[in-house]
Amino acid sequence: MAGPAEETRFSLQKDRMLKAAALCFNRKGYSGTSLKDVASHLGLTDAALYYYVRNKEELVYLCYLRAAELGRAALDEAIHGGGRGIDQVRRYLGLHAAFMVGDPGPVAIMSEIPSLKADHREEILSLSRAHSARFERLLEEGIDDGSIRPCDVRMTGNAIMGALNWIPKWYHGDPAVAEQVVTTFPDILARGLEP
Amino acid sequence: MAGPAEETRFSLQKDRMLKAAALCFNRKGYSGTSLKDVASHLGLTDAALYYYVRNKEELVYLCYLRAAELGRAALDEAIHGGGRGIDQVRRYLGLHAAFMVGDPGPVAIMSEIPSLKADHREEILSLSRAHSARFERLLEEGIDDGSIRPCDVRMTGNAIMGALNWIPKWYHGDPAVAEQVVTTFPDILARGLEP
DNA sequence: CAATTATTTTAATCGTGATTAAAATAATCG
DNA sequence: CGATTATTTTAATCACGATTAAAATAATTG
Repeated sequence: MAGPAEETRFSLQKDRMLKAAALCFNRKGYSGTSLKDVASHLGLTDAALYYYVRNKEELVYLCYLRAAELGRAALDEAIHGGGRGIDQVRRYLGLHAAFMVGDPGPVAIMSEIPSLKADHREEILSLSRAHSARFERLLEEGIDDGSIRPCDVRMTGNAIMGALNWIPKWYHGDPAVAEQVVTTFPDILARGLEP
Repeated sequence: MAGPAEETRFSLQKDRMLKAAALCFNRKGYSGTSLKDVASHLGLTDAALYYYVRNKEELVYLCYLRAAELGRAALDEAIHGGGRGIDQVRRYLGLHAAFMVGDPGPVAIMSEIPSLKADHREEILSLSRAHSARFERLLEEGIDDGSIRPCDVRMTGNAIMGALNWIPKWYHGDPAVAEQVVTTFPDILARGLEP
């Protein structure tokens, strides 16, 4: 689900490009990274990127789409596993933390929403809101089944998402640290939820 | 401690300028905001900013300095209040959350570290590391005095700082929400620390 | 008020980076 | 191999934003 749809050379290159772009955007922000930056990660020239993408804005847009897709998949999988609310939350936290430090690369670019075109921005914001809402619903389920202490689910969700989204700011690729993140984060974030 | 050193007209204007800049940087990132953006918040022309600051880089640098100062002051005050480790942590969380949504404006600009000049970058990173270290030490004190469950203080600190630093991404000035943040965040973040 | 200082604007310059079109190279297919 | 398609580069263009210097305006001080 995280990879390209078909294994054509084109889609593989485009996928590499998105990873490189996400990496750069995370490091220097949207306007801070030039297309030359991204291209040099691939051993290409800046103009070559236009073969894969209409313009720079589309590049961020696709990065966001990829991030949203990964987040959704993590939540899907966590929910699919069943169990009490708290169990599903824990599973989700582990999966989300895993892809933040994992192979797909640092995919969750730091909020560059204002850089998006109006329609793309609406789409991404809508996906983001939907994701938050699903997560909050999970918290509510946990509250209902008694596995989670009653709380302000909106604020709790904001706090947890913040902790996850901030990871790219201090994680710089050390695999030992990646391991640490995946093993400790779910517990650090979920323990406060229990009754 | 958060305001200008002297109440001269110059320093007051400069202070307004830093708030406006922090606001813009939070919204659109360093390279995404033009000096014209910042200036228009003050009813000025872009060139006027150069009367207060050497260049754009110095503007971010000062924003970071201000953020570091506020963070340090919050930690100072929290520690000064005494009590068990967990009590000091809770107090700090409240103070930090308060200035993130409070009068000083959204001061903690989102990591634009790479935009800084080498020497400024080193200084800010050093301040940031020192702050994290002090917070981790607080956690350790709590572990020692039994008020905090033993945990990976590095990862726990990262998670908590992430939740706090992410606030400007979803908080947009609604005073009711500000109230909510200040009252709920300390508990949301601290509850998971207790034994 | 006159003189001096503080602040802001106007009007350049200057480089950078996105974008495009045309040309060159690589890959594939008969 | 020759032809066609896919990919990348080279070489422009073009706008925008940082920066500066000189001129204008506002504030203050004697």
